[in-house]
Amino acid sequence: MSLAVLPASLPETASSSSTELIVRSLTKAIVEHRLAPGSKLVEQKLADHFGVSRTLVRQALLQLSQHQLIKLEPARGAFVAAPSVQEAKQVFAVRRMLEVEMTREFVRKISPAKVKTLRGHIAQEKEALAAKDAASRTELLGDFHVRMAELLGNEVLAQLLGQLISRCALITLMYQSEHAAEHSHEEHTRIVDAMADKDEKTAVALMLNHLVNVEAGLRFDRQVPSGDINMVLQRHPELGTRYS
Amino acid sequence: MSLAVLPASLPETASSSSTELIVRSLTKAIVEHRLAPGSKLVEQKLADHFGVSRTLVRQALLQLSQHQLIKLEPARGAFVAAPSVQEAKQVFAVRRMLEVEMTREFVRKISPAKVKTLRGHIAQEKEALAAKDAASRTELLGDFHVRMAELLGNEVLAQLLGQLISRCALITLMYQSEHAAEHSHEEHTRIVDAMADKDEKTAVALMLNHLVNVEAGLRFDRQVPSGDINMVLQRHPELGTRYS
DNA sequence: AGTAACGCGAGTGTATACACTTTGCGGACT
DNA sequence: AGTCCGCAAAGTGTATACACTCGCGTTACT
Repeated sequence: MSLAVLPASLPETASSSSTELIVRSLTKAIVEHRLAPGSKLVEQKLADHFGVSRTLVRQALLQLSQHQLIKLEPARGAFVAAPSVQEAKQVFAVRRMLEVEMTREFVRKISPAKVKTLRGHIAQEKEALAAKDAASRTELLGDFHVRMAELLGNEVLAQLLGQLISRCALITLMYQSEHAAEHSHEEHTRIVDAMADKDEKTAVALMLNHLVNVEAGLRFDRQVPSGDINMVLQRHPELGTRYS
Repeated sequence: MSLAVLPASLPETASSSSTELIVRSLTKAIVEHRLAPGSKLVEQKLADHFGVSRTLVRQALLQLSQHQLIKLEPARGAFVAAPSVQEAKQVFAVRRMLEVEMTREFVRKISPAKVKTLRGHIAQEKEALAAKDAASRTELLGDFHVRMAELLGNEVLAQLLGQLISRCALITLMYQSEHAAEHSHEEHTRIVDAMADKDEKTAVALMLNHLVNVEAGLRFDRQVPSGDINMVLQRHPELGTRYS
């Protein structure tokens, strides 16, 4: 999902890309729950880890806080966000608004190439499911929705959706069973089928149903333990050269 | 519109609030076109103006770039964004997706108190129209939509909408005639009337029509001249004390 | 005269220094 | 023993210093 936000979607008016690398790395760690909600992120530790100064780390943290992935408490520090049930429901409500209309639009503008792209994506999902890799599984399941937005050619929508999806990934990965993931995958398949048939009504209904299902599966009573920051983040090659 | 983004909408996980003050001030200046699209924002000049160091200015600029109000070009500087026609259309497309559904939802959850709040807001719009104050007029016309989201109780939606509306304000103020503004105001009135009657279909249709009208009025061929930064930003009281 | 290289000023990018706040611990007082 | 005060360590907030880049004007060469 970190990749959901970043690869093609963000126009990324970002500063010189080492900050961005830190944002990506942390986003990935948070969304994959390698950093548990509530964990404190100490600037100097991150700076040491990435081999940069606190300045860049602070920039990255500022961005993450705007993406609602961490919470910045004044003079106290940065903490991995722990979205409330209410917030999760609101995010899902917004997703329904956007994605139902997006599906409608998609059917109207459909082309064989687009269908092919989506089916390709679904094939990737299948692989990840088979590999039982929870992280990339969740990422791909989210990316499906972002792909749709991208194929529509609406970058604004794609970017927004990417952020929303990152945001609920923080929650969904908490609970999502392998079974639920497989369920999502099947639903994606059926949505694409309906769209390929230009059956707008069915496609919209399936998408709505899909989103309701994902939300309905939420459980808000799980705790994920997490290791130390230095264990949890992989090392990055060479971040020392300036003005790359 | 700057206020549209900030007052109640942003959860604003922001850093110590002087940065935020700078963000607000610049947002306002950009959205009101006191800073023309394309203008360069020099960090040291802004720092002097606000009486802080470049550090805080840079933080503010980073936030503005994420809100798409400025563009950061690596090693070259920050420039006020000049959204393309395409981008404007995409923003409006997303607004339609969100606001049509929002209107539907609003009718369902309607209460006399909510209607009263909106009518109060509309009264404010009327005043601004009478006063012929372009800036607060545009701000209030945008805020109407954010108010609806807030009354729905969906903060996520309200925040998103606030940003989208700031973003198109950059464009709309470029062209919007007084007549068009008055037109928007009337449409707001009729939307509220329909919602008060619990006439979902009509309300939704009116909202959709309203958004289409606003977009249809866009002209992308106007240039707004702008003065110097120091002339254009009002001075701010006391930004010197630390750890407010 | 035209053009290309050079150099310098303005400005950005990153690191570091320092001021202030928070917090937890230990000792003194009740 | 318990509570409160204060101090010290850890960490954040802001300013400043320095390194580097960009763009332009000047100059030297063709």
